[in-house]
Amino acid sequence: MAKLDRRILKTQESLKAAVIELMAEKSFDGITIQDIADRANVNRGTIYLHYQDKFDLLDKLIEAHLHELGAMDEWACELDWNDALVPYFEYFEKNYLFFSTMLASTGVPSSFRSRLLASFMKGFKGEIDRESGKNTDLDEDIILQYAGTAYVGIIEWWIRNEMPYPPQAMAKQIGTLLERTL
Amino acid sequence: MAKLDRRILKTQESLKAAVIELMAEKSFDGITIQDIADRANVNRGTIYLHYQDKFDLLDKLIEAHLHELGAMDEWACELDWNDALVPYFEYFEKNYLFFSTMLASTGVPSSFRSRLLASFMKGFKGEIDRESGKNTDLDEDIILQYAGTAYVGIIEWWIRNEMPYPPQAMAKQIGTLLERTL
DNA sequence: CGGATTCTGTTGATATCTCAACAAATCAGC
DNA sequence: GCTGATTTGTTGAGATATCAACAGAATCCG
Repeated sequence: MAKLDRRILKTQESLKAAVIELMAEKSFDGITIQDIADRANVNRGTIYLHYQDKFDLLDKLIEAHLHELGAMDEWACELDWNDALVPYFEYFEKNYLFFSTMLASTGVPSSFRSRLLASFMKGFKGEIDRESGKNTDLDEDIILQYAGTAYVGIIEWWIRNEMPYPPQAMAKQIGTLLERTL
Repeated sequence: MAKLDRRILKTQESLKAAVIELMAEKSFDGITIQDIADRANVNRGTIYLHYQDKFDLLDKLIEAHLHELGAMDEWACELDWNDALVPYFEYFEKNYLFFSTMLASTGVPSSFRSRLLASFMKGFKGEIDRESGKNTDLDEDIILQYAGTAYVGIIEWWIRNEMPYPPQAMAKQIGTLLERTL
């Protein structure tokens, strides 16, 4: 990671936060570059120093979160199933507004849901039980699709219902269920 | 007011917020320039583009609040006593952390309390009743000191006790009491 | 006390951001 | 369709912030 100038990080952070906030308020179509600049307290021209347009900004925002989740995969795959998911649910909780917006908002181009699903399935790939023999009759495709949609679905439910259980409780139970599945 | 560059405003805002936060955590003596820079997410050198040192920063911070309160004086003195104080208590509430820190923190140079008192007394000066005759036997010094310390005292109490009444309720009651006094 | 460490204030070169202005593109209503 | 208004993307000059480095104070600790 090339160390980035502090100003770059700050502007990009403000811009990303601004987009999320605005998307929670109105449709993505209705959001103008000037809106984003105002909310982020940044000159309109500055946006073009970092992004092509608002679609690029949204795309990079999503990409960053998926990348972050991907990084957690490598770090967490060594843990027990009981603890492995805790950081994920904490991450979802911390970025509540982002996930709730992306999973709910209208006018979001490039379905976030499917990208999230693909990311999870990729992460599960290395976790399928090959030793006990319980999966000998099952195709990898099917297991991954099953677990992936279940995981995305449960996250969607958790976020939409305003996180009725704490991250730890979710992590533990989903950990149990995923372990059975994979 | 010369229109200031957006970057200046942002930097100064971060720095002021950083100082307040840090003072809520430890003594002013123990706070280093680097601490402030880190908390504000600003390069250490940048601080010196705006302030002499941390004392200057604290001083300007206090000055800005007193100036803001002073500006409200002129704007509010035309209102009825019932409504006149509402903006003040809303301001105290909004800047809760600042006032609570300044009134409580140790190691604060240049007593904030006395500057606040002086500011209030100045504001009361034009509000003393000269017509009804109820104050003919009273010296101005005494009235101002009495009302000023009462006002500062009640604010201190309100802030220290985590604002047990809403700003409107405070404004109304203190308005009544001040009107009797002045 | 003396050495080591941290903190301070300043510098110069550079990167980034701001601002105002512009023309082209898009949109809204008639 | 046309007209006016808004939005977009770009430009250039200037302002501000960054970063790394420095030397001198202040502070800590054995």
